[in-house]
Amino acid sequence: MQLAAHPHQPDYSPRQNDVLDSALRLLVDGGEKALTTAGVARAANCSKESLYKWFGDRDGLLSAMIGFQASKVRTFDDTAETLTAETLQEHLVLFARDLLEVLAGDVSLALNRLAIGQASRDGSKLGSMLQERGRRQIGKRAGALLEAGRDAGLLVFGDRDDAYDTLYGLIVSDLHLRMLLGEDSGRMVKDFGRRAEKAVSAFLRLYGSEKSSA
Amino acid sequence: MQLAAHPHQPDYSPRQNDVLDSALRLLVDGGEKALTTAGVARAANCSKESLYKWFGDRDGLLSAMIGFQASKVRTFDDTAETLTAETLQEHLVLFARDLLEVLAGDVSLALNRLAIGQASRDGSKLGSMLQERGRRQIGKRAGALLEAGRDAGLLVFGDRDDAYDTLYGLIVSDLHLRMLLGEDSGRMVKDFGRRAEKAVSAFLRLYGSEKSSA
DNA sequence: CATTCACAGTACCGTACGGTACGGTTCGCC
DNA sequence: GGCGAACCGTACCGTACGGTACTGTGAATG
Repeated sequence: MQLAAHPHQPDYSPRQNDVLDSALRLLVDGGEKALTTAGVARAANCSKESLYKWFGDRDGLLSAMIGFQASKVRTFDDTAETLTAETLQEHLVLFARDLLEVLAGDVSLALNRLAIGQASRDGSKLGSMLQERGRRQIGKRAGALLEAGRDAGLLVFGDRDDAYDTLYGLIVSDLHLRMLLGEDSGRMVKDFGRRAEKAVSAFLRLYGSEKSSA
Repeated sequence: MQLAAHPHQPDYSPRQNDVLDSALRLLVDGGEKALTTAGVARAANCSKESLYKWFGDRDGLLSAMIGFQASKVRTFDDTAETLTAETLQEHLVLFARDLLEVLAGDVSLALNRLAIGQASRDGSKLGSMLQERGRRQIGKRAGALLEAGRDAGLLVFGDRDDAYDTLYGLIVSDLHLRMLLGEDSGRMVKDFGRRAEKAVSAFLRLYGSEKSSA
């Protein structure tokens, strides 16, 4: 696959990927406080010296973790299918559910917490990295879907980004933040389906053409 | 005013409030990392021993900071005015702008980052505190406004919380999270007005009665 | 077999932080 | 004036962490 990976994202050896995996697991069930260099080394059965050789310093390790995770989530599906009102709605609901499930994922929550914790420090770059590789990526899928809907005469909007912003807000609202703040996410996962349907329904009422409601 | 403060929120002496103020300022422009007990003591011209006597331990200090800040933002305006389509829209836009400006505030961002950073640890309570005193409080204002709109026949909705959730999502979308991740908030403050208007416009299209669009 | 390389394991160092203890000072009160 | 409470400033302690250096080991290479 490979597809000319982003130049700023160096690829790591399998061994190093294993280490990053261990570090992510450690972060997920221990929080940022548990993510010490010694802890990562112990969990991954490697030496601290190797960590520093491979990733430079702690921040380099964190960046590598984010890049690694993003590379695993790299989601794209080219739905070259011709859209009808029903299939558009189905695809939107599917997108909404996927989005909610990604946001509610253990690793996603842990990484977002990590990046937010580092956001106050200068530089840090972690926030923009998450932003770039996370939302931008999934936003492209939504953007393509929206434009396909417009091309099929099912959606009416001027600015694609505005429409996506609205869709995102209808789907997520402050759910993401509540989960980041520690609200039990397991309890609300069961409602994702209904939530996705309601959000898409509202979105279609706002941006659907009369043709789509026929 | 006083109005029987929450029993779990002890009131502090003026001196202690000053200390909390200094601590908040320190947190705002230094991030969580800068919020050390020694730093707070130095910034507030008090001794560490006093900090521990007053607030128990570091977590107690953090809780006190959140409670203190929430007590300052206690916003409620009883608009006992009779609503028309225009005044409802004005009030909603005003609410939206206020909400955006609160969320974009230095202190709000810093406290949310702090609570999110502590969310992975057990207990912690900071997240629920922020949630309770932050969103719940401002949500009551919105809820009252929505119900007043419904009573006036201008809004149509079944569940008030659902409607508020939609309104919140339309206003905020992922803006809050982006700011928490470090995206420059100053650049987008200027758009709050337009954003508020667009969100309220969409909300009224979804939940407004035909009477309100007349 | 000798050499080299990559790495684990561990000991170590400097520092920073949470929390405690203590001397000195101010202020109210009898 | 004498006394005690509150409190500041600072020194101190234990610990934990980021980062470095050193030793041992196994596997590849010649």
